[in-house]
Amino acid sequence: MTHSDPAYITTPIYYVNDRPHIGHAYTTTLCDVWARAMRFMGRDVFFLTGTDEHGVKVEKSAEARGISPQALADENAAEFRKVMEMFDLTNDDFIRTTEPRHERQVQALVKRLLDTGDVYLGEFEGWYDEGQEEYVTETKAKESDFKSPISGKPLVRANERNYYFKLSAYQERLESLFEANPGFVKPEARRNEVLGRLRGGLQDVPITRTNFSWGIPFPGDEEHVIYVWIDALLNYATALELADGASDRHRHWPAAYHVIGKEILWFHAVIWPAVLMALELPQPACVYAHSFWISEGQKMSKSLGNFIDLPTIERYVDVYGLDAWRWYMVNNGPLGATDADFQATGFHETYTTDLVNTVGNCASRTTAMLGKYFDGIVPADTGFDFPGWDLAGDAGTAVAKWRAAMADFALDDACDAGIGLLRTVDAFINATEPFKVAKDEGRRDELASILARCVEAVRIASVLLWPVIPGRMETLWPALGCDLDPGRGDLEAVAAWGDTLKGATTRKIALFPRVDPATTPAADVAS
RNA sequence: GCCGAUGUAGCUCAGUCCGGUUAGAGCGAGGGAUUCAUAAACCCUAGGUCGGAGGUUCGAGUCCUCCCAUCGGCACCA
Repeated sequence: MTHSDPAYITTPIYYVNDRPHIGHAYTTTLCDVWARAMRFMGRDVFFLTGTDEHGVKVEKSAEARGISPQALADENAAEFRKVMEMFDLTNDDFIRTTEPRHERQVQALVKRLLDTGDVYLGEFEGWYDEGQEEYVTETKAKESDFKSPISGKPLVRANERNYYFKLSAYQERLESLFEANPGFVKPEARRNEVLGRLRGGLQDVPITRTNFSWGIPFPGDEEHVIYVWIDALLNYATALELADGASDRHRHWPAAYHVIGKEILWFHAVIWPAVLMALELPQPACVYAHSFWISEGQKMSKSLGNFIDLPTIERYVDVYGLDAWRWYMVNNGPLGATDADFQATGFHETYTTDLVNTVGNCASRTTAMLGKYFDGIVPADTGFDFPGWDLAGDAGTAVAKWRAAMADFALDDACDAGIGLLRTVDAFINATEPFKVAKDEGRRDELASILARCVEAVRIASVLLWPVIPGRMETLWPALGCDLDPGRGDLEAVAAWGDTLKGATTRKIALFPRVDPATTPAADVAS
């Protein structure tokens, strides 16, 4: 409707050599929640995700399987696309680094860096593991006593000519950037980490390799391929066709949020801004680095077999529903600076406490009473006064809190705002006891006021909860007798308190079925 | 090794910056009362060496020192 204020949000592009797992689903889900919220608020959202498909690992994996790297990439990129469908993610584009649109622009942008002198040909020297065909860092070389950790053979001193990015030239400008924008890296603990390392000084970084060929050729020197990280980072720009002349997509630049996992913070918080400075492009507003999921108290690893992979996730979705999965991701996930533990029992508890006992129950008792006492027709609010209670004010406060939380990417706080309003409704019902008031024909005005306000508060809460649990909220709306469409981008108006539902026909609804613990993935874990 | 965090009730955490009556919340668990609701919401119940030791102070989860444990970062790693 008011589509004006652009909002660009990105996930990292996922490396196709990995299998999709909870980490990928998590990052993408966070972005989806935010994207939905912003669209509902009328912002002009562009939500990007995709796959990173180059690099020596992909080349080797493909070789091992006797297929081409592109075939391997195609196969695994399809797996990642499946994630998008499974979770009903609303990304506006899915970029792959092997697509011509990306390769063409990366070459153009790298050429630009070469022209400005930010990229130069230099010599790299370091410890080389001949068996593994890769360089190891000075630190790692020392750790392994200058021997290959695989073969045990001594590492050799080797060098190769590479193109370097002049990162060292951007030290001061990066420091200024961080100073001028305290929210550039979130959460704050991550920002401090980056600042600490930044103080240690910056060295130029190689951006090409010659020891493998599965990558984008360096413009004008095709023996070199562009190393994966710069290839990958530039996806944020190439998806918006920034190096491709005029395009409608340019309006979305720069990103409001680059949402990433903490392992790739350095690239996004330091190298990426420096590259953008070199390209004279505006900086993103925020790099948000979340932490990791661990599983039942243990780090996820292949040897433990505790990876929460797609089949595992599918079992949760089958039992609890997609909205429950999203709710758990957002509310119990590692949004902050510490890792979060995925626990089957915790999942069940969160589902029962928040969704069944609060969201579901509040909607249920409200619609049930409307059905029983008003034949399902929402009465007019007669303006009865309940000292100490102000649901309209509470709703306004909840909406304000929600907006602030969303702006801050505090998605869990946004959920709190929504569910908190429902808790207030519950408390209001307990205090005013409409089920007792209903027994007295002389108190119809009071009863009408209570229920009219309850259902209005439920409606507003449902709007706030929609980005996280869209499926169930879209089921609730018809039961409240309203027809909301987040696509209209008019959250402001929709979330305003009023007599919107007066005269609407409601019906009793049970949103989240109680789940028998014996039939859940938790039961499997216990056995 | 270096830098930085964290360690409080069964679980997840708040409180520690600006030290002061009987250390808090949510969830779980136990009990009670009730029925509008999906045996839901509501009320009561947790007596936990606030990681350990020492110190400063009239008084310390709250400040200082040391120790222990766990975790994160340490640049080419997606």
